[in-house]
Amino acid sequence: MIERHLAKLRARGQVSAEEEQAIRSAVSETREYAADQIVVPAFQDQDHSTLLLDGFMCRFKDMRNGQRQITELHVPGDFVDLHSFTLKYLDHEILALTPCRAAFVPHQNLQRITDDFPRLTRLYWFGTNLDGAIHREWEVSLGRRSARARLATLFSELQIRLGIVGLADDTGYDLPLTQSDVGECLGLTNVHVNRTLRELREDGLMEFQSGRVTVLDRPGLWRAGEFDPRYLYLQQRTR
Amino acid sequence: MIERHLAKLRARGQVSAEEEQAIRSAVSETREYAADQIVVPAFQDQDHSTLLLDGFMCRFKDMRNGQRQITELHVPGDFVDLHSFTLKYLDHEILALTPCRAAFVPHQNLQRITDDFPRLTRLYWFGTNLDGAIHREWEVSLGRRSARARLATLFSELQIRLGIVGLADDTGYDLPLTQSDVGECLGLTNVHVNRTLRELREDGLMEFQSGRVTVLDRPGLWRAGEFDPRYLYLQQRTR
DNA sequence: CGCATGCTTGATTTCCGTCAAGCATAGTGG
DNA sequence: CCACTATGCTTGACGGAAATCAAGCATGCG
Repeated sequence: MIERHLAKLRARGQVSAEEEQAIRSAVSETREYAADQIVVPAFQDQDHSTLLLDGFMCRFKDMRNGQRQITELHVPGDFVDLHSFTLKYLDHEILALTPCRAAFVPHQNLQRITDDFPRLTRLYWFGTNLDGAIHREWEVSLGRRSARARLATLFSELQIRLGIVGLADDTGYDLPLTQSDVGECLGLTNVHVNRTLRELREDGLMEFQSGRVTVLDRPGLWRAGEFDPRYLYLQQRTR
Repeated sequence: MIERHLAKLRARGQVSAEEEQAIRSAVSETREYAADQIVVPAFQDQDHSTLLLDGFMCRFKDMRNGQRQITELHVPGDFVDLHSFTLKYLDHEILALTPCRAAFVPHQNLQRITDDFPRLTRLYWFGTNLDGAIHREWEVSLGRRSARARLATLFSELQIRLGIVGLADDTGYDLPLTQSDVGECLGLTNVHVNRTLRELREDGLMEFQSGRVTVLDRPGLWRAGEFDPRYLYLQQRTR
């Protein structure tokens, strides 16, 4: 059930059998979410964190005029709101973009992990810092990159993150999002996302059609986005 | 020496006398930095973290065309690269924007804290999560807000963060940065920053001249930026 | 079949970037 | 003490990337 989560952890650090057992016993119930359902509301105290097992979720912040900015996409295996353990409430919503399945981990159980397993605690701390690194890369996209480069970076990032949990290969991956969703990640309108996707397709770099991303020229796509995967911390180390 | 750091911690959580002692004894040497000096280079393994005591630093990422995006500003009391403790290397540079003084904390000493002080560990974990929350708010600015709103948000954020460590009051604060620095935070050119600052000045909201920010109408400034300080987590709670 | 949702393309507008030049200030050195 | 220079601020003219507005098309579902 939490195999993808363990795969994500073990891609960056070590997890002993004892620690794995601690994680497994920390999980309580499992829930299903419909597409467009709010999973964690903003500004309300939380007593548990949520482990995404299946589907795609996002973090987003609303603006008064109805626009929204998605600040991170989440893939299966991600602890979507682990930061609520120390923050207590979230400064943003968590939304299911597609039908999702997720597991609850009560903060009480996380507290026990931090009391008894310092190394695992540091690995989870690393996890939230990795979210921070992704935020920073998105800041660069939003602040300085062209629409073309933003798209190239986003789809390159997802290929790696989904690959770690076995949901992407060299040819591409399933991504059941709309062009509007992508626009809300990148600070672009759906119209401009559409035009720019056509450009990338015509240049033979990638396609994004009917919920599937096809990567035609990975090096070319990386170049188009000035993509450097080091911000994803892809080495197994002692954290 | 680390009074501002303790003030920042205690604004959000509790620090016992014993924990305070652990922090104090974790600090090793102190260093000075000149303006424009790199404090922590990107992509190089670190064996210590850096506590900013005086001056302003920033995190930034370079682009191939020479542009840079500042992803966060740091004020005295901030642990500018606490995340290197679990990340091992940083995905960005840390730069002194003004002459600075900073203290070193070897990762070995942080390791001891995480082994012996779970509550303090969670408070430091909170600290890096707070950086993440600031990143998210900046993503909203960079992705969706007008130049005017971006400036209003940034200067409002700094007034609060500097106020916590006694470096800002209701009238304003010293901020010895250039208009180009501000532009690199907000994804704007120095030219457009200049024009927009004039607008905010003419509207009687704020001034930014010769290294000093004067807040003339705080509610108006907050409104102009749709500023909501809850993302700064300004309550003292058990973390 | 009818409707909703999302994709696609064109025409026009706007915010901000680029380029350029002048000005102010402060620090330097003859 | 006063050129001289560097750095940063200010303003104007022009250009461009993406937004907005609008309409038609494709797809899927009840």
